[in-house]
Amino acid sequence: MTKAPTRIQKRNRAAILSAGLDVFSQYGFRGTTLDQIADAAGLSKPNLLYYFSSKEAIHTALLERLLENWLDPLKALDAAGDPVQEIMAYAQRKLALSKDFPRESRLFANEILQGAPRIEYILHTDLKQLVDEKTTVIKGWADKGKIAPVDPYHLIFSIWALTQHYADFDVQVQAVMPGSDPYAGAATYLDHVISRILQP
Amino acid sequence: MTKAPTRIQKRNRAAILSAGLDVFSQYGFRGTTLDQIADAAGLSKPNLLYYFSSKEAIHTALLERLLENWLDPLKALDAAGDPVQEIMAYAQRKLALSKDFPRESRLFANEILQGAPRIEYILHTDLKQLVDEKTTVIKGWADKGKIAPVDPYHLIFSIWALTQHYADFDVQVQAVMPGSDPYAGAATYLDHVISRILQP
DNA sequence: TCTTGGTTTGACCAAACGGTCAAAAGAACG
DNA sequence: CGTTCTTTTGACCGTTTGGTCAAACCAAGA
Repeated sequence: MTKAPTRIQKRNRAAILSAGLDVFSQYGFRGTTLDQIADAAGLSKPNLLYYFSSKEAIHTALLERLLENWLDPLKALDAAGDPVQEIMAYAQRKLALSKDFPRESRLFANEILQGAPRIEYILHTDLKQLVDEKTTVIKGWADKGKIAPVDPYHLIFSIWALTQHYADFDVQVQAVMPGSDPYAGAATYLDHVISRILQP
Repeated sequence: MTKAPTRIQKRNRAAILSAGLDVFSQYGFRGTTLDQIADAAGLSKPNLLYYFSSKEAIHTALLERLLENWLDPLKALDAAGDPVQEIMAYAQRKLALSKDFPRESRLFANEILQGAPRIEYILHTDLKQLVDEKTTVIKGWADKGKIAPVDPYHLIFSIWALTQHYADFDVQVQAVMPGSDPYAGAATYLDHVISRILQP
């Protein structure tokens, strides 16, 4: 049985995870140093290693925390709901995730770019199973003529791409549309795109 | 005046750039080591540094080579052409770039993810200018009623996102659709999406 | 207050890092 | 062949890296 964490443990663990998220999401696992994380967290390196046994442990903790909620928007897609509204709502949930958790999105993007060495098995199990289930639902809608006959896999890919782009490629978006908050326009555009794609 | 490179110089420079592209596109600049590149190129580390003066020099050479062609598909968008066909053709050119040069796409993605420290000025000058020019063209088409009244910036973002996704998130795509070539389906789906988005 | 257990740190280590250099080896050509 | 220029390499250097450890420090309850 594990003891309850002290208030100092709570504070420092949270600080380390936040600092680690900052650095890992920008430089990837190999490009990140413990000194960077320690600096960002306001701790010394040995102090940091008092709370997490290794660099790997911090990274793993972050990925696990991320994956807890990463698939939720798709899980909530309801086969019993209205097809177009369900898919549009899913896309909006995913966009909100990009807006509210851009660092997490970039951490995930970095992991995938590097070949997903630490989460590949999840892609092949949990993710694949979930996507297969929901594509079946979407294909059912298409077969019944409730939405246009689109490839459901590419439909899901396109929602991922469209939404994550605003978090992962933020620097580029900001360079092209300086000073504006792109998420408002993105939400409107996303609604337009999805409804156009799906109308039978 | 610079001398013409020998055949050995040509071979080894090409091998180094290809090896560097492999490694940089996967691990990013800071996550890449000279030993990794040297191994992948089949050269010793000092030998590698005989051809490029530093790690930075290899990375810069790769980025410069990439940027030479990266904006070409958008540049070719013709204001005098048929609106829908022009935009669809642009998207297909961009998709072909992802298919034929996935490593370059990931190198670019890595650079953007890391905050684009080496190419940010290009994003703010060349890229922004080009996008502003083409969004004006697209807005003109929309105002004349030749295409649906969509936000031209988000339209371009969506084309970038949709096409680059297949190269940058290849591991995830392969996990969800194992064994298949996603680009055939992607091309069809992309045509469907763009035509639906744009029809007035 | 004193004691106990949690917390922090400076000094340190071996390995990996980017990079240098002189010397050896090889190619090219008359 | 011999000469000249290019190419390759082993040994090396200073710095950075992930990680260790004993000792010092500090918070909190009895």
